Amino acid sequence: MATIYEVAKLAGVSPATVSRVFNSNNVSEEKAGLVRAAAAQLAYTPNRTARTLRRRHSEIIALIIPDIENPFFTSLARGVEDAARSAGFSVVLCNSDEDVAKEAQYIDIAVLENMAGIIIAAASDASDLHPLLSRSRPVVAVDRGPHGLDIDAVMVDNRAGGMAATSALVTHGFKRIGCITGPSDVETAQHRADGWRDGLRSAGLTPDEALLEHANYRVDGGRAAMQRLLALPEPPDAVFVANNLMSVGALQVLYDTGSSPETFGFAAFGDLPFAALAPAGMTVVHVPARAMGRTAATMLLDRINGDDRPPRTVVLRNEVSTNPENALAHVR
Amino acid sequence: MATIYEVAKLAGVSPATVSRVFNSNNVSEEKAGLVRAAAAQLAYTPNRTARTLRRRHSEIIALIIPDIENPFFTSLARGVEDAARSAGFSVVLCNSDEDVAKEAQYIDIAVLENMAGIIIAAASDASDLHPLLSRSRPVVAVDRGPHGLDIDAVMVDNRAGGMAATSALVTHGFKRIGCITGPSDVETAQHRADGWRDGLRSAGLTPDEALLEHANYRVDGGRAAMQRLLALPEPPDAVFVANNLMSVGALQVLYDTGSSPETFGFAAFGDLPFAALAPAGMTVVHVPARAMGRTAATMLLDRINGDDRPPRTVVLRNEVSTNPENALAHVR
DNA sequence: CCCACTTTTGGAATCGATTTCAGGCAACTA
DNA sequence: TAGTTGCCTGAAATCGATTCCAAAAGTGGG
Repeated sequence: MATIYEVAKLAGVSPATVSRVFNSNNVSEEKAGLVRAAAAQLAYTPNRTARTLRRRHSEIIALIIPDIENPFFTSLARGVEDAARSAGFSVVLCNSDEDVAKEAQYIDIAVLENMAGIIIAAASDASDLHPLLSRSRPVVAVDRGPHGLDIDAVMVDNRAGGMAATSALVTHGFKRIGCITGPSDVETAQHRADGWRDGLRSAGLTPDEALLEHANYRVDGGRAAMQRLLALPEPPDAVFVANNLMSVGALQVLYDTGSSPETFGFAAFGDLPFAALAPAGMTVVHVPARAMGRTAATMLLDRINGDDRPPRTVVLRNEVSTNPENALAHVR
Repeated sequence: MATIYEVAKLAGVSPATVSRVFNSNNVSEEKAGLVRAAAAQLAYTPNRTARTLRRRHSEIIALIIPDIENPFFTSLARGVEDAARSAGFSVVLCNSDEDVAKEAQYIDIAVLENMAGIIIAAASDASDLHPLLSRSRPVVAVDRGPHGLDIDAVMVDNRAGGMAATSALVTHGFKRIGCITGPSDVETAQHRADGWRDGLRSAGLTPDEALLEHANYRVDGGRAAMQRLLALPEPPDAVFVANNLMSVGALQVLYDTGSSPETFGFAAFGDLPFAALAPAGMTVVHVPARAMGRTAATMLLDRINGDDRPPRTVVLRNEVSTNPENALAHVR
């Protein structure tokens, strides 16, 4: 690896001039040409570590997500990558595994490695972002909000989505609608359940809290919760499931009992993984994961470039659709 | 952020001694105590960038995978993380998207950022690892082999797995067995197809190359290939699908036609995402993704710590199982 | 033609650690 | 007791860029 000194020597200029050629542009075209030729000849690339040490921040963005195995978050990651890469930044992905301690470690790493900024879908309400803020690293919260911290955020309207999904079930004639939502210390879980309550009330129904299950946002959690619901003395006739993976689990249970979304109302928040699996009769609140990632990255890059307007929260719209009843059911 | 100089001053020693306390241990217990106290008081953490600049490598491992949305690779990533974290290394995940150019960029970044080592599942036979080797960065190939390069590798026996899966179909009485494999420039795809041929031949059948489809290792590829197979004048009565995502697509098509793995033989290489979805009658070659990741990371860490034995290739065993015909089919 | 001003340029300091080198000191051998 | 050995320690060099500062060169106005 050639260094800036070797380039400088070959070009007959000082290292300072070489640096300026690659950064600011206060260099005469003549010397710049010499430098570029020398750099090309030596296949010079600036040492990023040295640059980071001096500049005090790298060209890397950390993206901390709670579950790498959830396709929602991997789509989101792709969105972040799209925007970051086209701005010359790289993205490193950190999987906090819904574990606040592991998350805290990754936050530390992001700070210690002088990463340019952090996009985070917080593991829980208890997530501690202060190490970032106290060192004034740019942060954008995504999917899950900034619990009272005054930082940028990109969200969907979880409450409205939950309500729309529930209303769709009401429209289809279901009366006793249950809800499987996420962990009670996760904001999106709370809001989606609120949306469920809204949807029922706006139809003149009373939410029955006995039909509300909290689970872990994963397939097994969805299975267990669905089993509990169906085992009730008076089971529901429909269910709103608050995320994609739990929907997969709940669907499995539903099929096990010989039922299907055509007879037992089923609405899901979030696209099912491998979308074509979504069965007939099922209502889905589509979440624009990739767009969320792109938006968050764009906001973060603005901050990195010195944008110091007051923090904003961007709420992206989510669309609701119901698969036609008479379509060929792929999962049949 | 406190620096090593501030700690040194507070402890009344030289910066060199502070450094030694945290690295080698040739320091008297007396001074070490002073240093540790001072460090604790100032909440000192070494600046990783400075350390990397001097040491010429960081404590970060790059993991480059071709498809972040494939649960196989995310499991593998978790395995890598398990091993790396317990050795004090962090893992950054890079998604090459099966694109050799994007992969090359990530390889460059890994080098430029002085990452400690790289674990890579190569995008294709054409992947170029020379930038790594020429700078003698430790590299471990995982899942997809080192195409003639003399480096460590962690693999499964793709050919044996393909053969076992095909043989299972033969055992179940299927005669005209097709194969959907991956891109023709991807090694695993070639070997799994070879296994299919082996399985047929060992049963006295002749592989019919017209029943061999190449697709892109993703859901849509599996759908398309399965459709082509079923549209043949003489379609197969069973199929061996060479990866998990294509299996999902192929299954969708199968169900669309009103068939199922109980009547149309179906064997898959790799566990289906959300395992409980695997339907009755289906044969699965289980791939130990997480163990592969752990193994690869362990080998890489050995290399980083100076292990210079000749490169090894570790082949992990994969198990084959067939879901009982009479089980409750979850996907029904 | 001279002075003030801007644009280029190079020297040297800086970022924050690690590591080499050599000196000081204590312990051990003969 | 003198000489050898080995352990601790600190001063200073080093990793490879960026950037401050001041000097040099160029520009334009009067």
